[in-house]
Amino acid sequence: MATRTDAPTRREQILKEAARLFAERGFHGVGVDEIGAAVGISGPGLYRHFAGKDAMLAELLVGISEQLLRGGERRTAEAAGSPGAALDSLIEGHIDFALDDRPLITLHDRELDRLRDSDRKLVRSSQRRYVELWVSAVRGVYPGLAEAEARASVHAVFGLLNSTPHLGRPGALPGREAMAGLLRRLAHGALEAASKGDAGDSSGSGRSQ
Amino acid sequence: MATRTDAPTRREQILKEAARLFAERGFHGVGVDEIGAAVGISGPGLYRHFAGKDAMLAELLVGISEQLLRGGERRTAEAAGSPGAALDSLIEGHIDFALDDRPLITLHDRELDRLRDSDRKLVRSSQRRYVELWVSAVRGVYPGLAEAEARASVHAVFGLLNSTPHLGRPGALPGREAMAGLLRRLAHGALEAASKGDAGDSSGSGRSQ
DNA sequence: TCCCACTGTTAGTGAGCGTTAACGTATGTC
DNA sequence: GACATACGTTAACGCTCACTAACAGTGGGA
Repeated sequence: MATRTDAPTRREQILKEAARLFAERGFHGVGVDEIGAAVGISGPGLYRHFAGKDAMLAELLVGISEQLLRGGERRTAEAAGSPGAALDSLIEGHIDFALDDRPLITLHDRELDRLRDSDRKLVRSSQRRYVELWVSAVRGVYPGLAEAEARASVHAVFGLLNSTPHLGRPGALPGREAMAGLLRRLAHGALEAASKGDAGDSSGSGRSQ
Repeated sequence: MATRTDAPTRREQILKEAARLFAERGFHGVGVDEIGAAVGISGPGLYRHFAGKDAMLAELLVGISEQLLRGGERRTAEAAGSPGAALDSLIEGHIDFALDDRPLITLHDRELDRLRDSDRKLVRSSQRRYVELWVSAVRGVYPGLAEAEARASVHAVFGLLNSTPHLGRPGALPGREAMAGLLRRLAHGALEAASKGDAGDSSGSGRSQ
């Protein structure tokens, strides 16, 4: 992860602002003029850098999903042999992503179907492989968990970790480090609980009721 | 809960199909002609039943948020005096909602900003009160949890429970009752874990790392 | 100096789409 | 029978908006 010091190129500026705007008001809710205005040029000037509005979305979504997958692969490779460490690292990486790239998270599961078939297939493929990474890690730690339940649990934990964009003002919530710690506890607790009481007992899972 | 036996009115048919289409392709991604076709009439015939496309979305979102809030209020009232029972019942109700009304869930946090100011205020108000219901219940069961963390945890659990729409085909996942049980365990486990290790320890929360 | 690639501008075009207008028909009521 | 109401239809309007055309300034390399 080479930390870059050079100034962002125009393409990158555009992608960043487009991501923010798309996340705020949806793909169809944002006009090219607004995206242009956000980077100081106006409207059709964007077409010097991208083939069209669709191309920006495609590049964003493909980029996110591939980056997420590569990060996951790297982390599981580093933790090879220790399922616990792999799962911890996956959770850690996903928390970083959720806290640092809120707009991208939102886009990721909101505007996927706007893509051309080929791009959507690309994104879906990366997503699927990322999920499988998680499912393997989870089942490595909790071998008792059936595959379907592990997969559903992984999706649920994604929903849990990706919940930060829904917290309105970033004031009334814990600071970044506290938030990361809380999400870590929530995710571990959820998975731990999923692995218990797995024997078809679908009535009172917890305390009372 | 009066189970209705009479046929759904045309308005209700339209709302149901509109909800499904909006959830699938987004508010702007669906044309009025498609909505009309989905109920067997064509395009502008919808205007005999609704003032416009916006009005359909507004009625949907206001309806969902108010229904959710009323259900929560009823459940906490029924469980008055027992914080544990209240939280259990809230979780149960939200799971039912998530499993039975997937399209509405999706709409609920995706298309809110398309609404007129007055309607959006209505929805936001219901949402806020619903969250506060949960925060009170959570803090009743786990008094050690600070308010900001309880609120963040509640949002996270919403994300967890609302994750079912993201599961592609409804075939590769557990059946309805198994899924409900799994979500119950996940939610309880997450909140339980949030309440522990609350003393600013933001490093190793769980097992290894 | 000439050239050309790069990056931007404004004006215009064409398609999509929400909405309205004008009109037709069945049903129940006086 | 006359009439109002409810519920549809098709045709057309007008606005928004992505995209293109035509044009212009800037800067580096031969």
